[in-house]
Amino acid sequence: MTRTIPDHSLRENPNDAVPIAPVGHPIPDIVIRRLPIYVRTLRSLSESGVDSVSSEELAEQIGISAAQIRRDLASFGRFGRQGKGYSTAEVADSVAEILHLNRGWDVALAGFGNIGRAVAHHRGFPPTFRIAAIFDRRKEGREEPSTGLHILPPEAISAEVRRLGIELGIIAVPAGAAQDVADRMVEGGVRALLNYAPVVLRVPDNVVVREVDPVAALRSMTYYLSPAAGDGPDAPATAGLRAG
Amino acid sequence: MTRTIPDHSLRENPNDAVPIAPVGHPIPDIVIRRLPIYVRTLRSLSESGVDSVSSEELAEQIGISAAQIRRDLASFGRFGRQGKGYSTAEVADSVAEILHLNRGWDVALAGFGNIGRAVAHHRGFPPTFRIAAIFDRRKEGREEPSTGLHILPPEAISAEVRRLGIELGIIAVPAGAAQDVADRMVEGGVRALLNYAPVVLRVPDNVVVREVDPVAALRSMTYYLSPAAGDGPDAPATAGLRAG
DNA sequence: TCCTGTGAACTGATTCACAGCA
DNA sequence: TGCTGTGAATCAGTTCACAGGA
Repeated sequence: MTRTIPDHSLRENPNDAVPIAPVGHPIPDIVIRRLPIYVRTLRSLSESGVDSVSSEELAEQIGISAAQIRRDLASFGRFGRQGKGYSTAEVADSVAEILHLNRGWDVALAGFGNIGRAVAHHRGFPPTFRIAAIFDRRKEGREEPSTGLHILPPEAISAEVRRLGIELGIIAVPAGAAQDVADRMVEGGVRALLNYAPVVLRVPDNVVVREVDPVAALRSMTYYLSPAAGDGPDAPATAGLRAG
Repeated sequence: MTRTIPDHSLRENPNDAVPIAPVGHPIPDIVIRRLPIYVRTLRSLSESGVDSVSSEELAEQIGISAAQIRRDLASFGRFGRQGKGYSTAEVADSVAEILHLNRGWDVALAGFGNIGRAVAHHRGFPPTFRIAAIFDRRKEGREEPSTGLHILPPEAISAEVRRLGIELGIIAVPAGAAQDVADRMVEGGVRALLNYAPVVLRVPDNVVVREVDPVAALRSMTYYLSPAAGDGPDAPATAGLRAG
């Protein structure tokens, strides 16, 4: 019944992660993942008083090629003005709308340890995202000070999430509890999960998952660093270096 | 002098992120990013008493195709035994060694707000990663309780990082301060950055950056959800839906 | 017989290069 | 003239399919 949809950006063709079969040809997930960067950058430019940018200037700023930016944006319509560029404010708004960011989103948070608390107090979530329910086995019954939310036990996830009509969940529980919590959220109607736990979640095809895994990120970067402490810079192992 | 190396998994060909030109043909960064998942999964299997797995079983568990796993591992040598599979413990160790995880890594942390504190107290970092220096403009002079580290001002980053020989940095400062902090770390010799700030950092070619951006992840997932609050499930916009 | 390692085929994303609009 | 939008070419990563070792 459940099939793995790993994301953690490991697949080259993350179209698997596209949960709903859309009409027409679907936009690849990799493009969708770039859209928030466009919104953020265009808004920032707009707020700095820059009204218009060329794909070239934007590329310079974001570190993506100009052609790719043009293609990404063009896949949703004609946003640019030839000879002129893109209107920062207008395109930011349009892309935000494509991402359904022109409405508020209630979010369910499971896990209120170090990570969960940092998430709950994160300044970057509002106004679009609002923690509307918190679950934690060990802190059950307590109250989250700033919001006054009562912390509920994991058993309550499914019903509470359904009651509130929540579609977005954040998993910040230990690895061993993550799959259970994910199942409960999905059962309650959640269709998108942000996963901080270091496990690959198995969810139905119509649920999207994104992994946030700083430890894995660190562990992959050390590949490019010195093999031994005190060593100077050194090239990493390649195909020429046989490990067997 | 500095060129943008965005990562945040936005590029299809993140070879740009490979900082050091290796001999032989280089392993694509996307493969490197999968290696920690192999290590984690194989270790977990090994600890559960499973001594051997086929690529098929591993694939089932990780949600990646068996062929891809075989190819990834084979690019570093012959790890498998034909007719038998892979030895969980042995391959976990070998891959960990390829990633240079068979040594400890000192890490510099910039920013001691919500995120920085959560990072400092994160259980998943040790024993491989150890926060060895903390910087924060506003908490300068204070002491981090659990480690006893004195919090230093950003101006001290470059010298302190160099003094300690630190190659890994974590940026958990507000967006506006991130680039300055990144520059100071790089100046001090840091060659890999984990960036929690919502900005694309500009770093020299020989520095790797990985982005951790939960807000961007949420903002991209809402694409697949209901356009308006209270709406039922709905297909996302496609090429057929012209936004212009 | 089982399962790895790997050429070859394929799929999908990025870049090139330019027609065409303002 | 400047810059978008987009076919065509290119490049990279994934999957197929199978030879061959244990």
